[in-house]
Amino acid sequence: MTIPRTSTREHILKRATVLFQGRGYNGFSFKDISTPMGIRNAAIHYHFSTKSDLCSAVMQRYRDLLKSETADFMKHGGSARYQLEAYLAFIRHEILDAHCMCPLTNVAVAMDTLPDEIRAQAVTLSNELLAYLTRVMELGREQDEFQFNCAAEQKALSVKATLQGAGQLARLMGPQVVDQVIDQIRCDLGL
Amino acid sequence: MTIPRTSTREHILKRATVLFQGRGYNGFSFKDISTPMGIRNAAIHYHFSTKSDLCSAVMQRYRDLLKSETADFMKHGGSARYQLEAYLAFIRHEILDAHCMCPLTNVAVAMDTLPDEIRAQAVTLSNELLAYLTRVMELGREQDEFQFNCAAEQKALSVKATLQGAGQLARLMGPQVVDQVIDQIRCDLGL
DNA sequence: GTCTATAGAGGGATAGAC
DNA sequence: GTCTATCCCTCTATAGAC
Repeated sequence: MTIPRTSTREHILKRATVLFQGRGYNGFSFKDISTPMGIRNAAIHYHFSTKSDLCSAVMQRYRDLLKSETADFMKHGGSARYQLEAYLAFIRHEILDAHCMCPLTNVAVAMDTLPDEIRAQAVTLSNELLAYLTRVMELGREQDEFQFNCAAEQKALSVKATLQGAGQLARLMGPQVVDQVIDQIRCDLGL
Repeated sequence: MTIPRTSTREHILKRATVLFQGRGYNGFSFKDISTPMGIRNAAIHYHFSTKSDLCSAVMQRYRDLLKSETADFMKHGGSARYQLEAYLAFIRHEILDAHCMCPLTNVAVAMDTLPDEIRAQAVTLSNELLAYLTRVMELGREQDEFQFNCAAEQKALSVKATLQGAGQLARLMGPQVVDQVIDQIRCDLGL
């Protein structure tokens, strides 16, 4: 009946994820994690020595999640349309159900106030994200599923930027924003 | 030889604008304003009773700026293309020269941690911004300058979201992102 | 592995002198 | 209109008991 000792660590990480992606690095404190969990701040420091360490682990976790999700997407036949829709569904879920922003948003906003470690994670994540979307765009054009007349990198960048913005505007203008923006992305790809 | 007494207030407001739009509400303190100005925190409190008041004034200022800028844009002949380009140039300048985000980004990210006053200003600003862009899109379609087959509101929303995202990705991936994304916006309007 | 206790810094805000 | 001085709070982080 013993609870596995990774449980607390995982629980901390999950709450930190929601808080970091929901409010940004400077928008939450250890208390926001410890109090709801019924533990003390010192317990968090046992698992993660600093706030920077904790948030770095959150970023790493997001990168791992993205890696496994996109690998999953690619298993399903290789249709670019499928891979695009799967990614859009992932983002849509993050915004509407988890009320989370993409971590890139939170890092970019507070860039100048953050530890180097966090910034480095964000740069790596942005490269990984863009590399994935660029491949999807290339594939979509090769397969004549998507229509656009510019570099695939540029189209991928534009799609990612649009989704980042959707997460923000949804908080201010309401959840319907997300589906409208996603619909427009499809539209601009000739879908 | 007396310096007008609005000078300090204006100076505070200008620095607060850069800090708020550059780091977010939770990413700067009164010290970041007072120390470079060579004054004390108490002097700031004389002009703005709380941090919420100060940032609310920053939002109001941005709304006023936007109002006068867009009114200016409309004086120049009424071409939708001109009005779009003028707005894009304004945003481009904010991101690349002033290193500032649109205040909507900063509010959206820390939404749950902000005073009601700031949130209300952000909602109003988002409505004003979208109303302007929607008018430009409608005009552009009427004049056969822009091509898109969805509601003008949706296209405006998508353009705004894309620009919000561009500001973030530029910080992580470099300034060239802004021009690539802006180019893609034109492209997706058939320009 | 979690606790209590506390250090030590920094935050916003106020009172009262000048 | 700006200052000094101070209050009170919150924050991250550490030491040492259990």
